[in-house]
Amino acid sequence: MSDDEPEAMRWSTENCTISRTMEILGDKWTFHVLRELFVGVRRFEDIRARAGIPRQVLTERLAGLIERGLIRRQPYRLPGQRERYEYRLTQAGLDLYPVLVAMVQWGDQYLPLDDGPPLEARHRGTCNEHVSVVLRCEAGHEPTPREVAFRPGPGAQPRALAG
Amino acid sequence: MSDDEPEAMRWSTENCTISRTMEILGDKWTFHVLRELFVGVRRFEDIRARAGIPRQVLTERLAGLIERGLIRRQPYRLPGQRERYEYRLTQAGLDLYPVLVAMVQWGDQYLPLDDGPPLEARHRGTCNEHVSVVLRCEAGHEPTPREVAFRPGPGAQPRALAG
DNA sequence: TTGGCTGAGTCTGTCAAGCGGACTTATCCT
DNA sequence: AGGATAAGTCCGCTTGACAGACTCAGCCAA
Repeated sequence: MSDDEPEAMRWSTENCTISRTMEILGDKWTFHVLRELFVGVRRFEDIRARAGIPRQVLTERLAGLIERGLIRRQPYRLPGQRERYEYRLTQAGLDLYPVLVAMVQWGDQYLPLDDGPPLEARHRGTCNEHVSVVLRCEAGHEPTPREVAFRPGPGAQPRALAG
Repeated sequence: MSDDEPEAMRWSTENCTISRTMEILGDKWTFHVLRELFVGVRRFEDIRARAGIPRQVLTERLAGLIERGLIRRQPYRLPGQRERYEYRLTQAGLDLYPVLVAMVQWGDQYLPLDDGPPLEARHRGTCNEHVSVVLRCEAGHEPTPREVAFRPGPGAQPRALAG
């Protein structure tokens, strides 16, 4: 192989963080479920109806998210009704906020609607300003996407098969 | 319906930015492809081999990403070989950096490996420091996930069906 | 000039997953 | 007792993923 092949070709994708994260997040229904939880919709029927998920798929996705620790199942009881369950984000789930905000930010830029964004992230409480994500390096710079590069880290494994 | 139902239930998900973004990004293979492009792997065979994607699926995903404007197909020619094509991120694709960085950041925190992260985002050039994403509001605060809320924006549509 | 190599696909059959719609269960209210 | 409702389970059809074989185009070596 010639020398101009990208450095990344020498590293395994086996343990890649993006892959492992996608094992959890990696399908559209999971993201739909997370969106509902992030906007405060927590009950099975409400999630199903709003997101348009087949019930069976919703059941399966909720179970997966619980198993991975992103959400928990919690009993609730409306006055005069029997106990039921709702789903809530754990800290691990909440910490996906930057991912969701980054996606909304990208979508608002590249798939804009005439009427403006249908969903906005805001700083709760008195501030109430619009929240976005920014890239920042440890030296305090805020690089543009072109100034950022993914590199193999300490946990990178060489690839088994020759390139 | 009782009054404690979340505000979000009154709004449609039809035009939701997350949904529309997930129409493009929303499956694991698409993310695998993007990862390869972000780390600099650009050729069909290289992407296929590293990401372990079935060829047909790769063909289909690349076509989709081109159609959506996230990548472009560009000819290249190695010395003594015929012209072939490689795939490169457009500006729209590059602007997904915050999404990918946010995912890596989450994965490194919640799915850590013994040896440390296999992939790191760094500020290119002389700086070379580690890059992360932060949430920031327009007043300059950097809220924690719990201090952020998604709210209906100007483009929010009321829901067609009653609650 | 023929034959082989390689990158970038296409084709084919199998099998798992998604899907809509009907059905179930448990508890509350009237 | 009868009806309502949230949260599922069950069923059959269809779509998509998948592995593996095949194709095609241009370059190289003999």
